[in-house]
Amino acid sequence: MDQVEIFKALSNKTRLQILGWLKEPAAHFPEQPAGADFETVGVCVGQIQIKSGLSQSTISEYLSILQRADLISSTRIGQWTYYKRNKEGVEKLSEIINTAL
Amino acid sequence: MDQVEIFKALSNKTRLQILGWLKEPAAHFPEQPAGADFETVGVCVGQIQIKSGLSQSTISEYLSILQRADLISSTRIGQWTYYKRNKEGVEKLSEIINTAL
DNA sequence: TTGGTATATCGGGAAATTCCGATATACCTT
DNA sequence: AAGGTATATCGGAATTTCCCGATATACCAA
Repeated sequence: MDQVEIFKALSNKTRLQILGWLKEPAAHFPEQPAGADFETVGVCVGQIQIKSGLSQSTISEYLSILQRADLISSTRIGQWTYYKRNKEGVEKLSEIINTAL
Repeated sequence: MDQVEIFKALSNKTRLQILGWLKEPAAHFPEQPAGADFETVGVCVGQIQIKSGLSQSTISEYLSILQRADLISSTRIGQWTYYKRNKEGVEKLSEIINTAL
């Protein structure tokens, strides 16, 4: 993953917020459908979209940008796609800052 | 300083490289004019411009973007402006990653 | 199979970014 | 004062990003 792409992914207010929300899902989202829980699968697209106030298509795209940057990961359960923070990806970013910058 | 602006500043290959170069100036640049040394004032615009391969105006603008994001600081000595890494700003970014994301 | 819900993808207008050359400003030297 | 060097600012063409509505796809339920 190109370092620049990681920073690009975070150079947008909404995408930065989403990653923040996904750090503490229970504090930012109601219960998830399909009995899914935050720890295992994360938060479904619809809840993130509602909270963001932007359109469904925009949020779907933003989530895939964050995923391409390895900052979040996704799981499909039935008709829902759940996204959650990717600990390893965020830690890798932290390392970049601490070693390269 | 807005968090998004910090990430925007780093969401460009050249600007990311510049900050990397300024972390270890002695490894990336020749001696500076006016007897200035890296530790105290940093590297002058011209040297950064040459190394980047981009135009003078572009690099001048990029440096001011990095400075607005508090990632570097500048000192004017005679006809030269020297830029250097701003430790505090980079540390603040590291904290943002570790606490908010 | 038909209809409903959740998400992804497509096409595009508006705004922002990239990067340039030209020009302005600041300072230094003679 | 005049000319030279270093940097900043301006104006703009090309590209990218932002964000939307429309549509496609996937799955589920009756």
